[in-house]
Amino acid sequence: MRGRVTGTKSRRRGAQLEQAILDAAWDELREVGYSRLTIEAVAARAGTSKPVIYRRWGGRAELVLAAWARNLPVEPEPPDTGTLRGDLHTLFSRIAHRADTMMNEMVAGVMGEAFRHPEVAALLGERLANPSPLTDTVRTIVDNAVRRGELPPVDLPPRVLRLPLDLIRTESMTCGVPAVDETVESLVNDVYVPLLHGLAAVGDAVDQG
Amino acid sequence: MRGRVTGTKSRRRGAQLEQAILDAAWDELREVGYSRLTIEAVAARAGTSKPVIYRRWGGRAELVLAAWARNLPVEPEPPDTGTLRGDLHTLFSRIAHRADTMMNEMVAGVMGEAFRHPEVAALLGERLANPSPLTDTVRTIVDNAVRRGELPPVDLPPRVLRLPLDLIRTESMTCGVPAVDETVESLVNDVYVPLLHGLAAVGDAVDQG
DNA sequence: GCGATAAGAAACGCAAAGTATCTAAAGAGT
DNA sequence: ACTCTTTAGATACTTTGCGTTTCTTATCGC
Repeated sequence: MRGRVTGTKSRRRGAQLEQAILDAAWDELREVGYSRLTIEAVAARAGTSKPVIYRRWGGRAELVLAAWARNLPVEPEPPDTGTLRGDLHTLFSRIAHRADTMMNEMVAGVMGEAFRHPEVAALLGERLANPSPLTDTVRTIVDNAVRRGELPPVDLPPRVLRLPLDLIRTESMTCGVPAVDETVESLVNDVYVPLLHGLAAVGDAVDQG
Repeated sequence: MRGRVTGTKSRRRGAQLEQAILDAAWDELREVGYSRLTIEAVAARAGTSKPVIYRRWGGRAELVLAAWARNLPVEPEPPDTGTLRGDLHTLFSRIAHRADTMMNEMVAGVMGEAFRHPEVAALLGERLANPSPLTDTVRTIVDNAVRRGELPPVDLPPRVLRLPLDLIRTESMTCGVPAVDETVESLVNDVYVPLLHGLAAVGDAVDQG
């Protein structure tokens, strides 16, 4: 309970109010999605009013990015199935599950606004491109495979570390539905595993040359 | 000249009118981008009125997809630089050049609407996922590399054929700017070439096993 | 308790969506 | 050439949401 007593008008301020608004935005996002999310609805849901929101954020995109930042998923332990393929399958499935419809609609929507608002583009790029717990997981999975001897030692460029998320996002954004298991299978077998072997082979050649 | 005499009210119909509207939509798209494109502006630009547009298309996304379909770029001859890397670099640069800001903003915008309108999702998926002149070019480049002995014979899954476009689009949509040469370099060297070698190696193993 | 700050309510002007109504022009059929 | 059907184009309307302004008053720091 945040309010005091029914009938009493209590007024939240500062961090408490901000959190209430971001919670409301996040709930709204989950319920109606980005494209139907309105500032007015968020304000109503948070029990506040539009100016309060506009005093803090520049618009929908920034508000949603802020709400997203407070609701980042907790990265689970890296999978350890005993095979590279198995670990990657688990990883890709996790990403696909996490990057569900709402998430992708949000990313698409924010992207759309990012083209007109450089500051939004900056925030979004930061969120998507930076090293994250996810890229650490990718690294761990590959390291484990190397340790087991499934792969030669291989150096992973940042872009390759980001690729799992990018691949899943692309799939699910162009299809409009979360990636199905068959898709995950294909991304692992047709793209990511061959890529890792290819990178390892190149590393080999350099080592030997 | 489409009109008759100045002052005379001529009325276009059918295909002629439709083309005028799609041209107007395309011009508008290039000038103000997807997010600022309004049906009213397109109608005004085409010298017609909103109801005429709504009679034909369901909304912005569908109108824009139709305009896009009439303005598909002509796929140039596959590059032939003599090396796989060179050809891929040329190809990726071409894609990056073509997939400029306007194009990506459009894709992002249409994607955003696709989540709510299944028919838009279908049209968009069709446009992005189908075999295209571009995938033919990828195949040709790889075939040439195989013929030169740069690569073992390799079978390319559809997803791999689409990957160049997906990679460029991802880059330029998350950064909000067209991919720079350095990015192209990295996509070719860090991702696509290793992937091709990895796929070829797998094919080898299967052939030999 | 006093004054500064900022929350919340209400209303505004604006833009654009999408719809409805009406007219008259184009084209088809006789 | 005349009629009839279709539909382009004009206009205006309702709705929705944006982003802003104004005003009151609750809350906090002192």
